Amino acid sequence: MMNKNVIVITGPTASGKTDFALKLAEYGDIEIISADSRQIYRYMNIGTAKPNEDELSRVKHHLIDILNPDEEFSAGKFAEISKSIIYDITARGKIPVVTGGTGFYIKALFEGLSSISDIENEKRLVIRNELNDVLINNGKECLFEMLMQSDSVSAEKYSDKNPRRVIRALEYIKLTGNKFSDTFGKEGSSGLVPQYYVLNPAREILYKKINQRTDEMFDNGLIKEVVKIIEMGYSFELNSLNTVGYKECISLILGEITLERAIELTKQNTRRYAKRQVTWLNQIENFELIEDKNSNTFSKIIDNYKM
RNA sequence: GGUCAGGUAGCUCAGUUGGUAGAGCAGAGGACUGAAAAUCCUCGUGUCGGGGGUUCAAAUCCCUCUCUGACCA
Repeated sequence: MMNKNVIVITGPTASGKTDFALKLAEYGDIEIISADSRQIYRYMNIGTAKPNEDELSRVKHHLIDILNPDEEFSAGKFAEISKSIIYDITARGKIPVVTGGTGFYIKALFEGLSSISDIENEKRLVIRNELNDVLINNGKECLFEMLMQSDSVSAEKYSDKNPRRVIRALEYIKLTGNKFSDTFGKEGSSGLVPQYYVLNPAREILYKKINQRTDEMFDNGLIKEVVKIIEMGYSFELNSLNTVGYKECISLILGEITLERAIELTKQNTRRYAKRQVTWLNQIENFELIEDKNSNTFSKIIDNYKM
């Protein structure tokens, strides 16, 4: 019988997930699956706090540097790909460790998303653009009205009128002709059992670390990195570049804000991001909070996996 | 020393003819079913610079003190 356990290390940005996972590798034969929506992109290294080359070579990492900044990705793809990687790792007798702070990806992997037929990509983008136009011209109320009329059950669920989610539902309805709400409750289980380990430092300490790390990123050439990506021909409007640290540098490059302001904004937006990540932790049912990082902690995690 | 302009939420400021105060930003909390580092929702009591006076009632009018800025000496 194959082991279905998966070690998951999560927590807010700058909480020390990467270091923790690398340290864990000293106690067991692990491979890391990155659950990070930005580290999947090539060229985005400094601003995403991606592990460096040395760290990447020390332990086998998956789902880092797999896409160019103009390529689309999704939680669904993450769930699909990471699942098969995990089964493969396990089959080879190694220990899979999911590490990252993208809560939605982790949820999609273990709890599954509603199984829906594949949607044609091009057509979908056309519809999404149309709906985004509606949003710009008529506002989110209008989008919500549209959803209300075609699928009131979904509308009920999206009562905050979040345009992203309303658009997603409308997209599905337009493409398939079915109600989006019909897919609810049809999640496909991964069959994997997550063992959650959460790093969640005291807010004060975390914020201090964030501020410090942001200064380091700018010192280490974050602006240059962004300039380089733009010079490669990638539009600064890409979703991948709508990322903390990158968007602020783009504003700086466009002359909209000063360097000082860019740094300050990056710190502020990182703090807000960290807070949102902490909120994600609320919905993890069972997890162990990591407070001590001694050898006992690590060997216990490995032992738990093997049980 | 004199004149003027100011002193209201952590910050920038609103506050109509007197009826004990409200926006933006910051901050906090939350949501999340294929864009998620995204996107969205909720939350505003503070000696209205201090003291005194007028008034049923003062952030608002009067007096005084104090601080800041500009200008004049």
